[in-house]
Amino acid sequence: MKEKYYITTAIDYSNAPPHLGHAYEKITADFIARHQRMRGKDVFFLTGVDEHGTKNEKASKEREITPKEHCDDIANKYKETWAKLGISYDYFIRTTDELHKKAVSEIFIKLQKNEDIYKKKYEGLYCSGCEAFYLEKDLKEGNICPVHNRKTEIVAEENYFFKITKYKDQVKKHILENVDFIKPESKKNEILNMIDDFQDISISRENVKWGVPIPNDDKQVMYVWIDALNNYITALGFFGGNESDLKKYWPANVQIVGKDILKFHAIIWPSILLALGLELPKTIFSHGFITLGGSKISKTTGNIISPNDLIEKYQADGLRYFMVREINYGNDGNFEAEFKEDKSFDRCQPLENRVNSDLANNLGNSLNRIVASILAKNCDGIIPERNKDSESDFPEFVELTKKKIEIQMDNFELQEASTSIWDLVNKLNKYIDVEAPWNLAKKALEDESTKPYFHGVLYTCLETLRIVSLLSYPLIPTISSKIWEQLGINEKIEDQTWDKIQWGLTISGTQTRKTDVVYPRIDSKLVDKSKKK
RNA sequence: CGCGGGAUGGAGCAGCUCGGUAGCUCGUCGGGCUCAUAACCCGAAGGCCGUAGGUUCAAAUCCUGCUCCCGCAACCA
Repeated sequence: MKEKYYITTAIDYSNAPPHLGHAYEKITADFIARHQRMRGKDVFFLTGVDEHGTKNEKASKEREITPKEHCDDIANKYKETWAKLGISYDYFIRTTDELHKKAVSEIFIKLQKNEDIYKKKYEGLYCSGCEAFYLEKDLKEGNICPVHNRKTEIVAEENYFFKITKYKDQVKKHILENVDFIKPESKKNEILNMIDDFQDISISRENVKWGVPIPNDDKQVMYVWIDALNNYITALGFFGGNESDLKKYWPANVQIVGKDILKFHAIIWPSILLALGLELPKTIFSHGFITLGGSKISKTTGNIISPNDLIEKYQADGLRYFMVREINYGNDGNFEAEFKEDKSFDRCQPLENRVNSDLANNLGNSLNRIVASILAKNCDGIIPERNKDSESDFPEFVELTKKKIEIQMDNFELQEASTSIWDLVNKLNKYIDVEAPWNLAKKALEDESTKPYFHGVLYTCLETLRIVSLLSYPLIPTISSKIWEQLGINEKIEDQTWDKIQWGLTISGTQTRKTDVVYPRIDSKLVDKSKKK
């Protein structure tokens, strides 16, 4: 039986269409998911949207449509963008799904029976914009909400509370005993630091209509903790009738979250799981934020680039590659973009540099040198015989690279893994230069006995390209499949498995195909150079 | 004393856990190659690793103070 691999992303709050930060998280998760699938694992990749709460209620009012219509619209926008990006999720959960709503009601009842939930009345300064209570010290003078700049009201609510204090010591112990539970490790201390001060949390709201009603109490709806966090198990059918997926996939191998919501996932979420008698996820990975021109991407301040603009200009693979290769996974990453006069997106210089250099030049061009040029001119595009004398140390290096990437991916070192792939690409370019097949070709014409060596060099190049395309497929699926096509391999690349990364599987006699370049250079650099001249 | 992250050649970053010639990508300059997408290969210049101290035979790496930037502070990834 296949080993299972369950990976989740956070579900995004759907008051606005996806921005670059959302895309970043999905790209990295997709890279991991595709990689693990290739490794032969039975992967379940979950993503989705969080749809309840006042902000969506408000957003729908502004648009003069119902909350349901608003949510449907936004959910579709997310799905569209993920489709463009090639996010290979297995299931897209919406918290408005009937199955999910039913399941969280059951979860609530179960927790209640377990005496993990109690009702408590309290009074405080409430900002309806934030949908949250504030302490006086956190407000501006005159009890003004710092986020919405308006006066908070004194509100007394009787809410349901979840007894997090009952579980937090156990969670703390788990964190201390399981080194892989919170990653990167630097975040672990941060969580341990705040866990002692954690109080029971309010899990319901009065005066909010757009939400899952509290069972047997129509006056209140569930707050995000019970509603949204549980998506990771309701998506697997927890309390959904058929729990076979839950048995199969839970606990999650990794849950990818943004650094801002790590504490909810590292403290509240495990507490809920413990209360429900479920195992805790193996790893919660906290990624950094994408900043734009040095400051935070924000829906409210409008400091946003749509991933769609970037995809249009640089293709999904360009964006995918840049974000993984340029940003150290777990740290923040900055994005410098230039805008046109009408404020629409113009270009992103660092991204252009990176994709031109790595995708178009190093990878795309090396393919072109071999397949479209030397092979076409000298062998009618047919892959020649392998020759061990011309292989240098490629077989060993490939094996080493493969092993290295496995380890890096298992440790979520995505940037390092992408670098490892390009080490092989660079090695290939060097090899082409040293062997100079264009000279070998001439020599072979004069001296027939040198032909096997020449052919062996070409074979080495082609075999390396085949392996590079497999290694890089999880990161840049479109480009990889184009390489695959040019290499004349008839099988689909998406069906390929990790064990095909083994030296010598390229079949001599295969007819290669000249097609369009796999990743065209972005023209700006070209223009710049011509200007200089 | 609210919590945390960051400060490394022109730009963007890695290295810091387990101290010991400062590394990568882009850019710049010089050379090579000429099969290729003005691509590819080689070499060079450029850094007192924010600042002031401390520990040490030895610190970008450990400790302390300071300065500047940036997030978070019960749901904006």
